[in-house]
Amino acid sequence: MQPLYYCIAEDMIKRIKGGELKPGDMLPSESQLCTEYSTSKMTVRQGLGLLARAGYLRSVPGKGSFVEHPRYDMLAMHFDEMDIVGGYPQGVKLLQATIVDPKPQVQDMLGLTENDKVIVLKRLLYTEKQLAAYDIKYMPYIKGKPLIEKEIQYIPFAKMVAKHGELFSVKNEVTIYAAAADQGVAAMLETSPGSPLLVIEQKLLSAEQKPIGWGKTYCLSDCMQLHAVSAQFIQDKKLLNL
Amino acid sequence: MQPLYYCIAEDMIKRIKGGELKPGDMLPSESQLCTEYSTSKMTVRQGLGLLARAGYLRSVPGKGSFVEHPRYDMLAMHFDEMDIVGGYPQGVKLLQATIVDPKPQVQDMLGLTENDKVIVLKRLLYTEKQLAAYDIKYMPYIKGKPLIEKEIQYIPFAKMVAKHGELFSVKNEVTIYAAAADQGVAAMLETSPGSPLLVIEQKLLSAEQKPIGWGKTYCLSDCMQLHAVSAQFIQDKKLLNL
DNA sequence: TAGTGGTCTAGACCACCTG
DNA sequence: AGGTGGTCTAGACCACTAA
Repeated sequence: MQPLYYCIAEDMIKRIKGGELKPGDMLPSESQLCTEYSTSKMTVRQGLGLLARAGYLRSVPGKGSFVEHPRYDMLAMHFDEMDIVGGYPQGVKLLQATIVDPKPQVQDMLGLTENDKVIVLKRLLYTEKQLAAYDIKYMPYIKGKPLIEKEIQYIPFAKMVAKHGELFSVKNEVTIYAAAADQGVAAMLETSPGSPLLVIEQKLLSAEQKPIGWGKTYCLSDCMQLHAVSAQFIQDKKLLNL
Repeated sequence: MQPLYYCIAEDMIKRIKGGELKPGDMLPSESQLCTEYSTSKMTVRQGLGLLARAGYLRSVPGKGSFVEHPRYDMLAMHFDEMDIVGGYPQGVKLLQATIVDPKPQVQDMLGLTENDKVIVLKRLLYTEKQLAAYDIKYMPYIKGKPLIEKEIQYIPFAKMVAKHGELFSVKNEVTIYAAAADQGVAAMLETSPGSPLLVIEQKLLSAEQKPIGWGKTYCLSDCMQLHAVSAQFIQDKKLLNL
């Protein structure tokens, strides 16, 4: 037996998806629903809360609750560069993990000054023995903090940054694009210059919007796909079990 | 003055981000929090509900509420092929919008039989006069349904499908990869075969998991980037105003 | 002024888990 | 048996909006 607040939410979804309630329409007021379902306000609100969070309605104080069309242009995607590899530790080859003076581009990206140093991490990622991606990451080097652990090559970027610098990275900005392989990357990936690559650029920011990590993953085009699904679908499942 | 339940949520977040409560730790029980904040259970639960939905904690019936690390590998992304164009109707050139017998590949993708027909839509997308992408979409043709409206070339795919077929597409599966332009696409995009493209493949599914739309967008690599951000960041903003 | 949503109370009962 | 979270009640007061 499902709880009453959940039934109310389901009923409303049915009315919306069935076309009985159209976007812009006002739902029955909370007090109406209370009498309709012979229940109390908190229970009704718990039900409507589900729909509101899933994006099916918007409540306006003093006016009412109104139907909205859920959005299908918001996508949810999972990305962890370590997922490329087929099972841990086999799939990663650590090429470099050192402290260096950053190139101007990196210095700029991380908002550093002349004397700051960065940790650079270069890795090759494999899918079941097949070379799939060349990964390069930069983090500001913090004096006195322990640098490198045994497993550093296997942990995802956000966690890596967390271990060295800030405890939490609050924002992960990802840019995805296609590009032709240049001389250097092509050599790393054992392919020919000009071949198409999927490039995934990551920028981690602290709570104060300070850059605390930056890097790129160059993926061979035939080894790597990103999959996304409408965020609405995720929310429907999580919040409403539809 | 912010509501009490919101203060409770903020306090807990502080304890978590401050390291006082670590992942796996049990939060004070609801009754403890009731006395701590001199409030009633529903108010405490309203506060904890915020954190639970944002992924900071998980409640286990009979045991307690436990701290979880928020995930930074879940990304949120906005994608609407119409967003490529710089301002509506200028940026789209409709090449074709007809009813055809589908090729086997399309037939397969849409789960159709021999006699079914599909609507095919081919378009070029421009960013301020510059050619950016070649877009091709397929939808099952439903007899008797009105086919094409004046604005069909400008509305996003999900809405387009909604107008012709099912009222709601519930799931939008998107695949992103890089590829070299083949002869045909290269000609469309006025580029040379082999040049790198960002390919965005969309598959729309009905509530019954039936495919109701499929298509690809071939983007010139220097015109198109996708941007994503950690979903956690979105949720923190939406649910907690952090 | 009457209706709306937003917050909150002080209880209740239940199912679940642990000792 | 005692503690936990999950559901629910029957009210209350508030701020807001509209007529």
